[in-house]
Amino acid sequence: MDTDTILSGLNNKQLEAVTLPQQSALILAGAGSGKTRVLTTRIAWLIQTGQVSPMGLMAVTFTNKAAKEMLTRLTSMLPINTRGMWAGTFHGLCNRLLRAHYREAGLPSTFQILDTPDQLSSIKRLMKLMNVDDEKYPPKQVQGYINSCKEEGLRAHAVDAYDAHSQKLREIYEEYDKQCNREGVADFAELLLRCYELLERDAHIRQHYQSRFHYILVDEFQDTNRLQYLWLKLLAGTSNCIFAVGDDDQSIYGFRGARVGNMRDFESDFNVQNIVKLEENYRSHSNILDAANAIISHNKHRLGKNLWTSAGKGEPVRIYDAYNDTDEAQFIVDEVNTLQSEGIALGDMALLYRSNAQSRILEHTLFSANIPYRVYGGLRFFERAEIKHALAYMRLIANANDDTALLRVINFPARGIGARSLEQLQEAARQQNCSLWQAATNKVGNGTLGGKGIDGFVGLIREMVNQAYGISLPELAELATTLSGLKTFYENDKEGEDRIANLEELVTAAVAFSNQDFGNHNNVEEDLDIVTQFLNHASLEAGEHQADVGREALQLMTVHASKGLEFNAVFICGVEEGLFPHEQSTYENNGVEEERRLMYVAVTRARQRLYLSHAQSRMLHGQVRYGIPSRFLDEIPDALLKRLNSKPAPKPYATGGNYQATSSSQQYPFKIGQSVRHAKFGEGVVVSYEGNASDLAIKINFGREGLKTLMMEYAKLEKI
DNA sequence: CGACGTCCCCTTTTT
DNA sequence: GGGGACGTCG
Repeated sequence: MDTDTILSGLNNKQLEAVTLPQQSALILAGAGSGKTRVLTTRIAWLIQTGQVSPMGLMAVTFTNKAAKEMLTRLTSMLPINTRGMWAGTFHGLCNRLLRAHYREAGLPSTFQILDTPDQLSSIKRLMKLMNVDDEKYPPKQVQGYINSCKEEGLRAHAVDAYDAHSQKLREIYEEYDKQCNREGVADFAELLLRCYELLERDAHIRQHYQSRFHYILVDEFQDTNRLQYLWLKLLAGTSNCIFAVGDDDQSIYGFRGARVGNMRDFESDFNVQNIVKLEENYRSHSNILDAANAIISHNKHRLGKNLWTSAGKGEPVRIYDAYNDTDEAQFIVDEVNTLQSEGIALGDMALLYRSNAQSRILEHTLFSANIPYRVYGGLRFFERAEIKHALAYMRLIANANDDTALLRVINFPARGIGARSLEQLQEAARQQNCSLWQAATNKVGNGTLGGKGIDGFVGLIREMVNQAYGISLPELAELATTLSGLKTFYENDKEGEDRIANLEELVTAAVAFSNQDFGNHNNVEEDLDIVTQFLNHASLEAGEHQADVGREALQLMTVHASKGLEFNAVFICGVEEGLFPHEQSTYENNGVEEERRLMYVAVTRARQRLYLSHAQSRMLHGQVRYGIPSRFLDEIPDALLKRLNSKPAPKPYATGGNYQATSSSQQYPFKIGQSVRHAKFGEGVVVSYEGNASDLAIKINFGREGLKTLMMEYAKLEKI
């Protein structure tokens, strides 16, 4: 394509962004405003006009999917080979850089990547070794602590710790890093931090990359954390420019360290002259867009932006007030059927929810109604237990000192190595300050301690290493699944059919991986064996969420998972106080603002039809909970709405469940679940009673006012 | 040593 | 309601 063709069809703002001069810029790109298009066209334009070569720029995204999408679009515009280009995720690029300079980074050439569950088990193992009370220090929290420290760019020695508790945490962090180094593994955050430290420490390497990447383009900038920002800043140096695309209103990852504040910092740190706002939306009808704008306008901390569209008003936003969660699900089923008969494809409809726990009842109802659906966000291919087992064998063949891998499979399939033998092994390793594998092999030599099973395991791994010599990657995968006994184990398991199929799929994946022209992961600087590459690929790119793609099916996912997608019709369910906004969020700083952005993301997924539903009661954690409609619903102007059941027929509160059946509700003034009004707290729902008749207290969920316990005598409640 | 039962806790998620 | 962790029994 020539330059004109590349730029054709862009609106003025998009064009302005794409053709900005060589200086750092911030593009505020609203939902559906053509963000990805601008980013890719910018790259194409820079290359086409000869301002930069494909090798002289770096493009960073958060997900592999986004990276792939970008490259696909790029190749459709320019006849260039994208292989070898530095385009990928933060983690992928850091990994690549670390592989190229593993010595300078202080890593073994075959270093493995620890994924989240692996990291957790590594931490648990360490804490046991250190004799840390896991009641006082829940491993999950320790993991969170370590990761957030790393994401702030802080090593253990640099972390503040004032009291005994935080000092202990810091100590665990320090020991954990030592353990990782000993085992030659790096967790996700470590890839970034290690890379950052390398660039900071080694002027030679830093200058090499600084003089190479004159243009750095960053997608979803609002999701960057502190460390990622520092990393970008380091690479940019004093003369390179960063083209940052993002939307502060769609920042929904604060809980994992994303700092929207990076956008403001970027503005001043990089002396940004141009903030281009892309506000024309090409996705939704205006009723939907106006609803989204109205909601988000309630947030205080915004850079400011208002989406508009030249599409018509379209349908009103529909609100359904369900009696309970089953009713809500049934309503959706009915509506989906109607929409389908009106010609909307099932695959073009999405069912969004705030938390995964909500999906069960929806799935159940859809299943009963024979509506095909697909749930996103379950276990992914490389995260499945059987696959991780097989990979662990492969990892051991590559590097037997990988304790995490060893522990995963030393007794799986069971070979008679119990807790006692394991304890002895770990003790031996601790004493000799060596890996478990080394301890195990030493033990085989001197015949100490009852290690019959361990001997067998050592023999097995050695045999595998023997047979692995000189074979191809698929053959190695095959070896890891058969010789290990995994396949036999699952063959004898009555529910092992799927697992066997997955193991076979792993071999297929290995074939596909070795056939690809290994471009994506390597370049001249790297000379990695394909096994390491494959294992990397498995950790960094865990694979598609679900297998049966292509089948026409209703799309189910959390609101988080829906970011970046769009559908003709969208159902957002569970729009209740406590659920959306989530209860937990109201305790956090600016938590509700993030929830509101989440709602904004959800609403802007819809092109033509939008449904918001809430239920008066639902099962949550095995208990019936009562909720009132979300405050976000009140934030949408009535003119945009159509209430499908303006006053829901008050159904008998005892149907379906047996709750309250035993308590003598007779003596209570209001039924559980009754909506009431209080002079000060406003509208609420009766949750329960406490105390006895003479001294009765009533517990009411007032939504945004929270849960209140009031003395019946003084409460002055009014039925609604 | 391993299978089975019981208790506890519970957002959101990518790499 | 359901998964993970732990404890007991065979």
